[in-house]
Amino acid sequence: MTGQVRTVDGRVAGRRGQATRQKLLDCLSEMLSSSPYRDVKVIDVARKAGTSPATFYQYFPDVEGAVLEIAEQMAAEGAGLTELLEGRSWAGKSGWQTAQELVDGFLEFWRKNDAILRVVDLGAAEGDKRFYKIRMKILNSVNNSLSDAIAELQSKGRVDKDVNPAAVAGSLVAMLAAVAAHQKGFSSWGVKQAELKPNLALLVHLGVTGKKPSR
Amino acid sequence: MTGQVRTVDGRVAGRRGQATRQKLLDCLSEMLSSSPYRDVKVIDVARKAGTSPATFYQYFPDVEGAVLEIAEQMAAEGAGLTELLEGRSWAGKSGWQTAQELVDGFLEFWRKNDAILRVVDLGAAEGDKRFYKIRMKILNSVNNSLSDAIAELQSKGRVDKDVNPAAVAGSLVAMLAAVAAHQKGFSSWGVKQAELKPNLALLVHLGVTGKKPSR
DNA sequence: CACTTGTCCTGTCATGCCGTCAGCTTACCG
DNA sequence: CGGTAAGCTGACGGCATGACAGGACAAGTG
Repeated sequence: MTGQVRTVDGRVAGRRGQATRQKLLDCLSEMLSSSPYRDVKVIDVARKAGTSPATFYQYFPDVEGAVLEIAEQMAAEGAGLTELLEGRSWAGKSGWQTAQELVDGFLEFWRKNDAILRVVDLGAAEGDKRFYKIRMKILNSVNNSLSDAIAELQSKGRVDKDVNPAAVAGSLVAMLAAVAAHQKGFSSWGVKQAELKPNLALLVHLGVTGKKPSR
Repeated sequence: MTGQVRTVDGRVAGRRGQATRQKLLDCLSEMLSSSPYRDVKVIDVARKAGTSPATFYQYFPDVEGAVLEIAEQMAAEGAGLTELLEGRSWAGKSGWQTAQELVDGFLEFWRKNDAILRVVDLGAAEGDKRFYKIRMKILNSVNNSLSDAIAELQSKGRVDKDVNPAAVAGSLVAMLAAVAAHQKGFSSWGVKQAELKPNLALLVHLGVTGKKPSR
C-alpha cells in the first residue's frame, strides 16, 4: 500500500536519502518540544540536522508537510490504544480496573507525544482536514470501543435510553485528551498527578455505566 | 488599576491612537478566524487595517503581543461565566437545570471566541505562562465554583470521601473546553449539536453529584 | 494668523528567513 | 572506467521583520 518514499521533485529516495529524511523528522520533532510551533523555522531544523535548508525542501513541501508526516507515524502507534478496551468488562470490580487502565494508557500516550499532539490539536481546531483526520484516527479507536460498550449496556437496560452512546463516549475521550494536554495545569489547582488518575477513572466509569464503581 | 495605553516607545496613546490600535486588534482577531495562527503576518494585519506594518509595531512588540491583548479582553468577559454557577443548587430537578445551563453557557462562550481560545490553548499547552494565566483566569471561575459545590456535597456525605473535588471539577471543565473546541468534530461521529448538550450535561451532573439527574 | 507642542503615521533600510535552481559530489551498476 | 541517478548545497530574488527619523496633523497659545 505505502508507495516508495519520494522526494518533492519525484525521485525515489534510497538508503542515504531516507536516513537524511528521518533525521530531519527527528530534529523537527525535538524542536517542537522545545520551542513554540509558530517559531519553528526550516533553517533551524536543517542546521540541527547538520544539513542545508535546500535539503529540507527536497523531502518536504514545508514545515507543515513534515509535521503531518510525524503525526502520521504517531497516529499509527496510537491505533494501539484500542487494546486498552478490547474485550474488557465494565461490570463490577473489573469495570473499575478497565477504567483505570484506560486512563493510565491514555495519559501515558499523550505524555510521550505531547509536542506533536499539541500541533495536531491546533490544526484540527483550525479546521485543517488533514490534521483533523489524524486526530480522529487516534481518538476513534478509543471512541468506538467506548461507544460500543455503552450501547451494549444500554441494550441490556443497564443504561438509560436517552443516553447517546457516541456523544458520551466522544465527550469522555475529549476529556481525557484535554486533561492529558494540560496535565501540568492541574498542579496549580493543587491537584497532583497521582490524585488525578483515580478521579478521572471515576468520571469515565460514571459516564460509561452511570454508576459509581465498586472497588 | 489599568494604566494608560502606551505605545512601545513609551508615549501615551490619545484618542486617535487608541482607535488605530483597536482597529489593528479587530483585524488581527478576524485573521485568526480565517487563517492558521502560524501564517498570520504583521503585514497582512496592517494592510487589512488600512495602515502600515510600522504602525503595528508602534503599538505591539509582535503578533504574539497583540494576541495576548485580545486574549486579556476576552478573559475579562469570560470571568462572567461564574454567574452560570453562583447560588445554583445541585439537588433534584434544579440540579439538572444547573448542569444544562452551565453546558449551554460554556459552549456559547467558546463558540463566540473560538479563534482566540485556540491560540490561548496552544500557548498554554506549550508552557507559555502568560497564556497559561489567561486560560486559568477563564477556567478558574467555573472550576472554583464547581469544586466548591462538590466539596459541599461531600461534607454532607452525599459524595464519596475519596473524591478529590478539584480534580473532578478540573476534569469536567477541561472536558467542556475540549468539546467546545472540537464541536464540529462530533458530527463525524454522527452526533448532532442538539444531542450533544444534554449528554454533556448528564456527564457534568454525574461528575458533580455522583448520581443520575432526576428530570 | 503664525508658531509651538505633542500625537500619529509612514518611507526607508538593514537584516534574516523562505523557497527554488543549477550544478556539484557521491554511490551504484554493467 | 564511464554512465546514470541519487543526494546535497551555494547562491539568489523575494518578502516579512523591526528600527528609525522625519513628515502630517490636530490643538492650544500669543
